[in-house]
Amino acid sequence: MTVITRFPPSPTGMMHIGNARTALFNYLYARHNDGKFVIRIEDTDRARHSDEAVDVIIDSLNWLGLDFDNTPTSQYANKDRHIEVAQELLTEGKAYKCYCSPEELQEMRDSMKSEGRIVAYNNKWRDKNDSDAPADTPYVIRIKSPLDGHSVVPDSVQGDVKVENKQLDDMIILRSDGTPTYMLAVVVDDYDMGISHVIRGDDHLNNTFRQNVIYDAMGWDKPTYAHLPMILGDGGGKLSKRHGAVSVDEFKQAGYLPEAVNNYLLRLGWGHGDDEIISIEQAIKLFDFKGITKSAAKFDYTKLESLNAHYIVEADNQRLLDLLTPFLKSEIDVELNETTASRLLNGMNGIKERAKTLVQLAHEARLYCTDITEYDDKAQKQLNTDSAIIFKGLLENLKTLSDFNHDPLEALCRDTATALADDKLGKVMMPLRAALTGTDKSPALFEAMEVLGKDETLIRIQNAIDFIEKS
RNA sequence: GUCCCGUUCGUCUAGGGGUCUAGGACACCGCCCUUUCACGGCGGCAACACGGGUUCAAAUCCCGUACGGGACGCCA
Repeated sequence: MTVITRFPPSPTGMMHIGNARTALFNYLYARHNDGKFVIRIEDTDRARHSDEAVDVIIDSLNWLGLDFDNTPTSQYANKDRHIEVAQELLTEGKAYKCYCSPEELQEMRDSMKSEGRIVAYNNKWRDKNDSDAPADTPYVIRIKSPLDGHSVVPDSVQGDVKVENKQLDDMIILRSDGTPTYMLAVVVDDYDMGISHVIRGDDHLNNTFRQNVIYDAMGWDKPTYAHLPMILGDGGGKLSKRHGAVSVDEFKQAGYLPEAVNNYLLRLGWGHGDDEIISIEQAIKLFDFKGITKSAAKFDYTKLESLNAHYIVEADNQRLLDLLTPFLKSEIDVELNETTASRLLNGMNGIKERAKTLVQLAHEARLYCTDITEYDDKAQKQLNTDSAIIFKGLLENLKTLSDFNHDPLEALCRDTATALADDKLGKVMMPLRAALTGTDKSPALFEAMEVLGKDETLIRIQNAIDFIEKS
């Protein structure tokens, strides 16, 4: 049997990170088994549908690198097929017309709730004849659920889950306007598309029993189910904007790499021994239902960050440069030219291990792509008459240095320290850091000078001297 | 209210009766490295929700309690 998994997002205008994990797991399971991974847009609710909302989801999947094997289908487009199934069930007496109004149903639920009974439809129209039907009254079609006994859903994550059938009421499969409900549509589409494994959030676990009623009524084989535990916010409630990014696009905007997001999401609810750093390729090899955790997990942004830091260091420098471009614009208002781009590329190794996100990396990149003409408070403290003397000595020595590379630069700075700063290297380097970067924290300076080059280094030192003498 | 699911360090998790004085990762603390901040290295803190069973033996199996999450729509 070929494995076919699916990701069925409803077009809400964003891709929630929890849905991203569901998509990931479906993707991994399909790839692990040489199967197919398909996308189906759950747009039976027309009010919510929009093409832009669909694009957002596709963009997110693309960004994550979760490639799918079909042209995303619209559930709405299969409407006629869903209706056909509902009609078939009706003809066979497995479904029936219910003339209750929404108001009547609401009252029914309210009273049942206040009496502490099971909140369910009371089967009022289940056994009525057509002759009892009121004229000109809209009706819905409900499917007949078993009245007694119990049902079991064998779940690959949760194990066998059992429920008494009296908990299941006769759900609506066709609305009074003749359109199919989600419950009907998923089942029919999953069946028609040959979905072998339904992997979804465990908020759907209860729905599974109801959906199985349709499978049974149609005599269809059921898919294998795997219900994933939820992802929660740090308070234990729903993960919300209050905690930080929640949509895939927001994580992208916040400067996370897709491989970090995938790795984090994978480990959130799935484990393989002590493995922590797992590439998507390895994940495809390793992924199984056995490793899925049963309990809900709280989202930890700090751990994601640390993973992101790891993947930034691993990332190819040219790719980082490309990814960084929009962040340079938005964070420090810089557009690279040939000189600064090449400098940044050369300096990338030195700065990338200092950043946890692309946002931070943009700030780290600053010293390589802007002129340094302003100094922050910490830097200004380093720029005084004492350091001016050191700068002048440094300048003289640097001018004559022909081999402007790490080791000679270090030797030169150490000599300068011996001569002018009581052999304290820090007394040379801290002011130099202020001059070269405009602040008091930076990557290692010998490398930075090498990357900046002789001309730029000398200019920055001279600028610092000018600054001191002006003030 | 009814039903379903869950509960190991702060967080993510390893663990599927003895190898657990419970392992790893992130976070945190300390030390080292060091021109700053990071990185890195080393070390430390820190958990089996509770109560009953079953068993020679339970984090692991069973039951109950508590707590948390989820579902009870002509939403998906």
